[in-house]
Amino acid sequence: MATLPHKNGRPGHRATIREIAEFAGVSIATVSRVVNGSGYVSEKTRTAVESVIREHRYTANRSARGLSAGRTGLVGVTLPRIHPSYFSVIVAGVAEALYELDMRIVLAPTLHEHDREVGLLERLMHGTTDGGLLVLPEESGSELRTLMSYGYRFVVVDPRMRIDERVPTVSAAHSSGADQATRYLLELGHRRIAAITGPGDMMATEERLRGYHAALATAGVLPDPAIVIESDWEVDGGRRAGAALFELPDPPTAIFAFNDPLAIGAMQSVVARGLRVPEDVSVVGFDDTAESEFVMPLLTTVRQPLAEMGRMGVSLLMRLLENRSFEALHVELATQLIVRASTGPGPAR
Amino acid sequence: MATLPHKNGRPGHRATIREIAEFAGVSIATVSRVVNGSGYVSEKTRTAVESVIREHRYTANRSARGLSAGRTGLVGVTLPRIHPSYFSVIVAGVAEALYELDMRIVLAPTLHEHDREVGLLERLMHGTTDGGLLVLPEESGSELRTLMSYGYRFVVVDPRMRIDERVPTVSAAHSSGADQATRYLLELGHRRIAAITGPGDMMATEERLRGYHAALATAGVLPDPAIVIESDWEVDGGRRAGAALFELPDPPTAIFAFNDPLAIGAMQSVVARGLRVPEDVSVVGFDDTAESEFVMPLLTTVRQPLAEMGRMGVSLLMRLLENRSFEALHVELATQLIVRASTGPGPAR
DNA sequence: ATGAAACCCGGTAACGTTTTCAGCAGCTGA
DNA sequence: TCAGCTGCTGAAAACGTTACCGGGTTTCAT
Repeated sequence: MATLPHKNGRPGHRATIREIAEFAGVSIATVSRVVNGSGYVSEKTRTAVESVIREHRYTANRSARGLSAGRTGLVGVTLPRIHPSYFSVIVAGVAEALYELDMRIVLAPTLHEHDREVGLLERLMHGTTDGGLLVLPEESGSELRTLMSYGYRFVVVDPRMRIDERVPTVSAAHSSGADQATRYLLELGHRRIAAITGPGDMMATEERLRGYHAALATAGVLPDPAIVIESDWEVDGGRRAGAALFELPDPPTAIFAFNDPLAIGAMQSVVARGLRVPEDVSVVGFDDTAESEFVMPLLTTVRQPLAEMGRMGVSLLMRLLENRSFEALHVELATQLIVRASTGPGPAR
Repeated sequence: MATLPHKNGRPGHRATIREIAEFAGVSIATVSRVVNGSGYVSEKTRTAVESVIREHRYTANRSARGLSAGRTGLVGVTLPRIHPSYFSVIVAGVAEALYELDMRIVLAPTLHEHDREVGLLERLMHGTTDGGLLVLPEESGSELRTLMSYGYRFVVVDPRMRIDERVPTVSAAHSSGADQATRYLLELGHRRIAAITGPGDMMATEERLRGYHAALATAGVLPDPAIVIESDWEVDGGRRAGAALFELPDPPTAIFAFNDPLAIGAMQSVVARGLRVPEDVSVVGFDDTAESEFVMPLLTTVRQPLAEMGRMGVSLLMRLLENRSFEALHVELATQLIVRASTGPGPAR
């Protein structure tokens, strides 16, 4: 087979639909139908074309398809950062779900910078991607609404704030998870249960706080604002918060940290103080990322189905892309307490 | 401005180059020139066109550009999995470097499946991406060579095996890092230093082993195969290896694990046995991923410049894409021992 | 036997760019 | 005066695909 001359003279030349058509002795339209499994095509020509396709290892040029059909097979994913397991597990779920659909994921980390996110989204919208998954987006509700009005299809995974009813979201059952965790500590006999929260303006913080308070209330325990410390989701924040808690005249016997890194930090500061986990202090985290298996004792934590959230995000997006259903879609996935070794009985009364 | 009818009747319509041209009273060729900063265009028309572009928030449709110019502004990244920090940090580096070039990253996790990787690569090659970054590729050297012969531009980051001279690679100084780590343990007075390695067929294992042996040799310590255990890079493998080491009649006083999860697993098994780190046993890891700051005591480890490796991969790829320089490019980035708290003096002699 | 419906397939107009080519105006130097 | 620049611009041909349209064949019930 002669290698046809290529625009930029590259050595290896990849087959085009036209060549496949020629080899198979059919029109390009038929090849297209075979490739996309659309329209009528007889069994005989289908297998014939398919064999030529296999032989020449043909795959459709995605740029051309994108241009012609308006769909690129790419989904944009914006997220604050890639590295924390929290995000990478979500992305893994997204990638897996998209793979099954033979679509790809275009990654766009925003580094928590609002401007970067806006710029990125603008580029992603315009011809690059079919739709977007916005993980913990920085954008305000009104910005998201204008994005919608431009006709961009996207779903928000783990919304930072409470946002417009009309944008589809998938989130976790924050308050129920927090309720479970707190309730469990109460059952163990703890009464003085501290909380180390994330930033106060985030929905996750708000909701988990609500679950925490609810559990305390049903157990008839008065919440003490002195042992609720706001932090920043990072290990070091957990260390500082933990240290602060044990400066108190009346320190807690249990700590409920609102994510795993915070819990790990708190555990570290407890240990640094010469106390033992769980004998002296119980610690519970939130997320159940890989970190929780790295620490000793293994961390009791509330599992968020992160990969599943990614998958679900994809599935909502597909519904949006296909059915153009404009009904608001909201999914909240259940959370579950995973009991490991960082929790034990409260003080004898 | 009337919204032009759109093929699939989407509400929001994004401006095309034709509309921009019309509004600016020039031809589309001129707009293209302005956008790409190529060819001649007078200062006057340039500013005029630019203002129209800003006003309509125009960005070029990437599919169209990809089709016409043969470059898509997308770089494919294949990697085994996203989740382990090891990979996500590399990806973060890649993403950052590409962002600066206004390019995007198409993520393709292979889940260690060779077939999946081949299929993914085939799709990525053909019209989707301008080039690829293959992180720890599953493919054999000969497969990579045929990929090259197809004219696909790619660079391998952290090669799994020793591969063809002609494919550009970026890797870390494995053996020198291992040498540093082992030497440090020797200086602390340890003589019986175990190694927990990765799979034996990987270059990283091989090279690190070489550094380990070299350091032992220069200190005049005879290596003991009984305390070199092959494992799988995972925490649990580290646990098992650690446990096995202390079943030995003559257990080691120090453990050099070939990555951080292994080191963490080993630490856990040491602690589970009632021994203390670093008082009874010293532990050193490799990688310096976030995990090393999650454990107590904080892990002494060899830092690999992972994000930098990602960045460097991008920079090599760009050279490939622009200069079409076919000289083989190989970069090895330095590693550095980070001393934290998991290492202490060896036994008094 | 026949009309309708289902099935099969090819021609071709988009899709939105980039890039080549040609052309025009104005200037320069002989 | 004119040939040859330089600077600028527009027309038009790709790029590879999809989807519509329409012209053929079958199949099938009546």
